Amino acid sequence: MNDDNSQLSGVNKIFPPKSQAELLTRCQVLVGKTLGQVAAEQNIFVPENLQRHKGWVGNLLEIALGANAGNKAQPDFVDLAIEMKTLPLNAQGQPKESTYVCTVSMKQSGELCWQDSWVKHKLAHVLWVPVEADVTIPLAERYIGQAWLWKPSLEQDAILQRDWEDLMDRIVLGEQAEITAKEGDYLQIRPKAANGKVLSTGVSESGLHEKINPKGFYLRTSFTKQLLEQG
DNA sequence: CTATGATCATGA
DNA sequence: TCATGATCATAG
Repeated sequence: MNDDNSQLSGVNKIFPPKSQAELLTRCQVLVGKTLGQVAAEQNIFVPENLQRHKGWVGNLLEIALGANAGNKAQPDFVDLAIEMKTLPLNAQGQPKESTYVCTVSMKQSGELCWQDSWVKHKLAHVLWVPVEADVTIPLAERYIGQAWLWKPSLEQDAILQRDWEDLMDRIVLGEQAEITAKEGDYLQIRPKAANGKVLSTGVSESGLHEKINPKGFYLRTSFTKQLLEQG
């Protein structure tokens, strides 16, 4: 997505994995490699830093693993119904940032329920790929860790559902503009836009449309830290 | 603008 | 110090 990588690589990768096992095998090959090595294999240019290339790592790994994604509103591995997410690690080997899940629905939510929600579907089956993200390590020298597949446990799903329902209730009440990132145990809602001037259509309590800053669902780092310890 | 991929940067 | 709020790039 970022950068002008006009060349496609020769190695494997353009092909999506045919099975879960094949996907994990590809992940295994990446373990212990640096981003620079993988980028070289794909003939992808490594930027100096991520300041203006925030999605670079995720994009690189999608290519390396053969995600048949593009920019579709689909799981990264469509046939396997698996979503890939990188997990940036700090110098202590713990998650450094929260994880973006999806945009908060800007529609009159009506009777949308958890089982049918975007968040539920996105998190149904996730391939987490830990990657060093300490800013003192040059981007090309950061190592890729052991990826693992995750499905929410009953307990995790219950808490995610509760968070989601609490937040959605407020959105239905027309309070989306008032929601802050402090709410939610596992899920939180934060701004998600190119900048603060971007506005989208929200709905107020009376059903009136109003322009608000777009927001998105994120998984707190405290939650992904648990996943890392369990995975 | 909304979707994809996230990290940056500042206030508390 | 670190979470919240803000921001960056690209495709359709």
